[in-house]
Amino acid sequence: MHKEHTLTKNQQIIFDLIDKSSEPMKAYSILFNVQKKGIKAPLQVYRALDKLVEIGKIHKIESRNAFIACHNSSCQVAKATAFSICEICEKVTEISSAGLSKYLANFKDKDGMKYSKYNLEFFGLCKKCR
Amino acid sequence: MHKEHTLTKNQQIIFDLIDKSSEPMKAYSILFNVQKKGIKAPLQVYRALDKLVEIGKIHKIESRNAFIACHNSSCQVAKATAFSICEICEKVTEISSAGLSKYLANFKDKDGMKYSKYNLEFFGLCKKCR
DNA sequence: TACATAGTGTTATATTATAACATTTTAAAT
DNA sequence: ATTTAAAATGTTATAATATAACACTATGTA
Ligand SMILES: [Zn+2]
Ligand SMILES: [Zn+2]
Ligand SMILES: [Zn+2]
Ligand SMILES: [Zn+2]
Repeated sequence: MHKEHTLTKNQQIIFDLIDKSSEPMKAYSILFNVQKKGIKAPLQVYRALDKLVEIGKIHKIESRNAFIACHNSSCQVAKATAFSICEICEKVTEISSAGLSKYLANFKDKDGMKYSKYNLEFFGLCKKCR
Repeated sequence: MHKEHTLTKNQQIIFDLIDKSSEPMKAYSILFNVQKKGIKAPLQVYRALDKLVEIGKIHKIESRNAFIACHNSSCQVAKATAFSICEICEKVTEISSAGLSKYLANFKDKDGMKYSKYNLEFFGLCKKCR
C-alpha cells in the first residue's frame, strides 16, 4: 500500500502525465510535454521523478531509462518491482504476483543473505506481437 | 555453457580489461583505460561491449550502466541474469542459483506467458558493509 | 574471384543526468 | 504570529552515456 503523500505542483503535473500515458515515458519526453505548464528545465523533471520513485508512485524501467506509474497497490514503495517488456512493441507491464514477490523476498544467496529490494525485468513478446 | 567465439582484437582488449577488474566498469572508464592500446573513440568501445554482451561474455548492470564479466558457466548467453548489488560499496556479484533460474524460467504471468529472458538485480548490503 | 558479413576508424551529434547556487514554499515548533 | 528547518523550486552550465552516418578493411565462403 502506498503511503499517502501530497504531491507538490511539479510532482503532480509530472505524475499525471506519466499516469495517463499508455507507455513508459522518458525524461526528456516528459520535459517536452510539460513545458507549456511552466516546467522548463531537465532538473525540474528529474527532481520530481526522483521523488515520485522514492515514494513509489512511479517506477523506473532501468533497461529503458523510462518511467511508468505504479498500478500495483501491494508494491512496497519502490523497493520490489517486476515488469514484463515486449521486445518488439516495447509494451511494459508491471507484474503483480504474490508468488513471485514472496519467492524473491525470501530468496537467499550463497551466503544466506536476503534482499528485500530488487528489480526484475522479463523480456519476451506480448500477446499482440506473438 | 558459452559458445566459443574468437574475439576480435578490440573485443579481446576490452574483455580482458573488464575480466581483470574487480568491479563493474563503465564505458568511458573502459575507453580511458584502452586508449593506450589504440582504441580512441566511444563507438569502438560500445561496439565491442554490444558484441560481448550478445555472446554472453559480459553482462550489463542496467541500474548502474556498467559492465561485468560473466563467471557463471551456466549462464544462457546473456539471456537470464541475476546480480546482487551492495548499495554502499557498489560491489556486484553475479548470482548463480539453479533454484532461482529455474523458478524464473518457469514463471508464468497472468496470461500464462513464460519469459526465457530476464534480468534481476537485488539490492542490499554486502558482508563488509553490514 | 566474387560476394556477403562483420569489424574498424573517424567525426559529429543525440540522449540521459547531475553540479552548483540563489530563492521560495511548506509545515512544524516555540 | 514568529522562528526555523526541511523540502521544493528556478536557473545556468556541464557531465556522463550512447548512437548516427559514412568510408574503409578484414574474414570467411561459394
Ligand atoms: Zn508498483
Ligand atoms: Zn508487443
Ligand atoms: Zn553470467
Ligand atoms: Zn558493500
